[in-house]
Amino acid sequence: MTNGRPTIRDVASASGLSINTISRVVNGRPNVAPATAKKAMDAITRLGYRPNLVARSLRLGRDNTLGIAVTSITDPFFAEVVSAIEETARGHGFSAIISCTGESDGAEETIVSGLLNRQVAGMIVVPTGADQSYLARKYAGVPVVCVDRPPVGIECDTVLVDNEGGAFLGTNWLVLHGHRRIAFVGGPKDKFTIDRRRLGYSRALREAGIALDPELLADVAILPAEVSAVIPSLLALSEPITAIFTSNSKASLGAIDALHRLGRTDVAMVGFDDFPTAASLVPPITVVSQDPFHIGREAVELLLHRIAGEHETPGRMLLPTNLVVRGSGELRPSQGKARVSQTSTKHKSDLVV
Amino acid sequence: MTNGRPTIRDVASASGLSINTISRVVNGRPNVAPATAKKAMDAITRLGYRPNLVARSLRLGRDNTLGIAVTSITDPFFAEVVSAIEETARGHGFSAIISCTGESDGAEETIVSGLLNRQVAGMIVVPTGADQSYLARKYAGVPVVCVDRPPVGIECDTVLVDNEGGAFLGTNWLVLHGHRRIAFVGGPKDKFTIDRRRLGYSRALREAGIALDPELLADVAILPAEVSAVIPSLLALSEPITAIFTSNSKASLGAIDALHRLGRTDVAMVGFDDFPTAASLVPPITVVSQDPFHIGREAVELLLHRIAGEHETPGRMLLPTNLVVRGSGELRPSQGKARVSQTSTKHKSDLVV
DNA sequence: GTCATTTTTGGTAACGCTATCAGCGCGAGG
DNA sequence: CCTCGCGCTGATAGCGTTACCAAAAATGAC
Repeated sequence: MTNGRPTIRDVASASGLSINTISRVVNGRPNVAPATAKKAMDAITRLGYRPNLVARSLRLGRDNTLGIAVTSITDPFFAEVVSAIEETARGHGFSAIISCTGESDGAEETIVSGLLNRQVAGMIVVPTGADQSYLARKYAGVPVVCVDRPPVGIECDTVLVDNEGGAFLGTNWLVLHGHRRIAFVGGPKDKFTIDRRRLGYSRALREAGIALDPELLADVAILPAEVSAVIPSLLALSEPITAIFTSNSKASLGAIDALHRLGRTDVAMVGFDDFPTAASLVPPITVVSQDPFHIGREAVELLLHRIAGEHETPGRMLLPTNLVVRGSGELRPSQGKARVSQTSTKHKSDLVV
Repeated sequence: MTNGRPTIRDVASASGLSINTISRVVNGRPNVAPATAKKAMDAITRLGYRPNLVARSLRLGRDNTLGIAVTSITDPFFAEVVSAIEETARGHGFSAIISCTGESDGAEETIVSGLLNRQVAGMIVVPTGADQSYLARKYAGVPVVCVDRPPVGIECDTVLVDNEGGAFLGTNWLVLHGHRRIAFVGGPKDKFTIDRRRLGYSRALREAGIALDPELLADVAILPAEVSAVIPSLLALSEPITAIFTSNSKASLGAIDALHRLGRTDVAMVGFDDFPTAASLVPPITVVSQDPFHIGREAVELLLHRIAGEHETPGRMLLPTNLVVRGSGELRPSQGKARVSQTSTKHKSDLVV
């Protein structure tokens, strides 16, 4: 017995049945006489027996546990994704072991390997390293689903968001409101998603016949504070910006902070990714929102299909984005530093386009 | 072999050594001749052997995994706590299995039991149910540490925040700035922490010689939207409030939203719990901040000590809070609805008291 | 060179569970 | 009456690992 807990053997001798019969009852197998089943159940409840899942996993050679390797659980976006994964997995009788890889290259392989040593049934990975081919090399057979970014060096099911389309949507929204000097702000931290978003931004400008001005691409920053530092110079250009498109929520926070310090409520802004206080800011922030819950759920469904042994060719799922109209994206370009009094306009409930 | 992965036996026969020697090398045990160790290592790397942690757990009767049962990982506070737990645990060679219990009573026991069936070495629990005595009844021997709220019905190490002291600090800060009509806003969702915070609020008023007015206790709300709905009536009292103390971050968001809709930037406010955009709001929000990372780290340290078999009497750890001065808490009471132009004051970096 | 002691190595038995197969009882068909 | 088949139950062999003990080899003291 481990921890003084009763084992299946204890239940067997307590009930006068064999361990085999107990196992059958516990697992709800057929071909057990009702009277026997009752005797077994009685002993089980009397002793408080609970099957040792580790032993079961060893015997079966698989564990109904999913390994989750995510960059950071502190990021509200990933927190939501992980929450959806955990909930969906639990609904299917699976547990989730979660590890955070951070954004640095090195940690990913170590952490994912550690999870695979636990005999997880499958993995959901947010790729951070430059190369995921180690998965195929070392752990062929364990299904993997990638999320948020596509893997490099292997083929596997991948759940992505339509970054390009979302960024187009947001940037185009600013264009439609008369802006022609629109900055693209946000760090290259996560190469893939930011690249796609930059592409959407560029396409929106191109389709509007606006020349791409490299001066307006402020993709140097990682932390909100760094983003903050970039905004003043964009506003001080000879032809200053009148609108900002931020490529992720950290960049949004940085930009908002900078505008706030400068006392500028007249600069239009659309951000990629929603965040909690977006509606309460002055002006309320219009965003392109992803649906992290949806992402997590889809990732688990795909993974469970693989675990069940379905052998389609790996596919990519592209989830749509929504424009959440709140105010900051609908400001018209203004000359000079006129301060728009947004403070007293009651904001209506969010309008989703 | 599981998944076609090599086992310790494969390594043994490949190297011409016994499985026993391989095990010793893998676990870094002494009394292995250098030449033998090298032979073993060679075979290990050549075959890509990695020990099956499930088998190891079964053999050892324990698993270096910690079970984490938390209400919601989406809450930024708990996200930070969980992140700290995971990181600290990993630093000690432990993994974390995370499950979310939600705030409903029923789920906790089911979920915690599920984790304990996995033979976790210990549990970190945010108690949500009315009673945790099932832990002692069914799982004596598995160490448990409670976090954020104390358990009911059992004795175990518990990591709490000084809710009473923090609320006193925040409320007193408002008192010091001349307020006498201070609302206490925030739901009774989490009974324990809110109760303690209400106590701190009451003490601050009492020590200032201000009578407690039940009309100013708006502890009916759970969601930000519900909080929002309460604020207008507090401002419409015959003797209206001039300041708000919010008892958690959800309440803060609700209050901020309400004030924003009303266009009131003259109402002082201090919130319990920090949140990302607090510094960018108008006015920036002064908060009493907890240190969730610290909480998570302490919880793991305590748990690992228990797992290591130290048998002190269970204790309670009370972590301090900080007042983060940003602007909203330093507004003086104003008569009527004068609108204070905070918009253009550059905010200095946060001042922590 | 011999004996006692230490270091190094190997065989085997579990850990708790499930799968496989064999055995038992009982009614039906030859 | 014997046999076959079927429903039910039990004994046993592992899953991959480590702990325990014994055997073998090396070392040291005399």
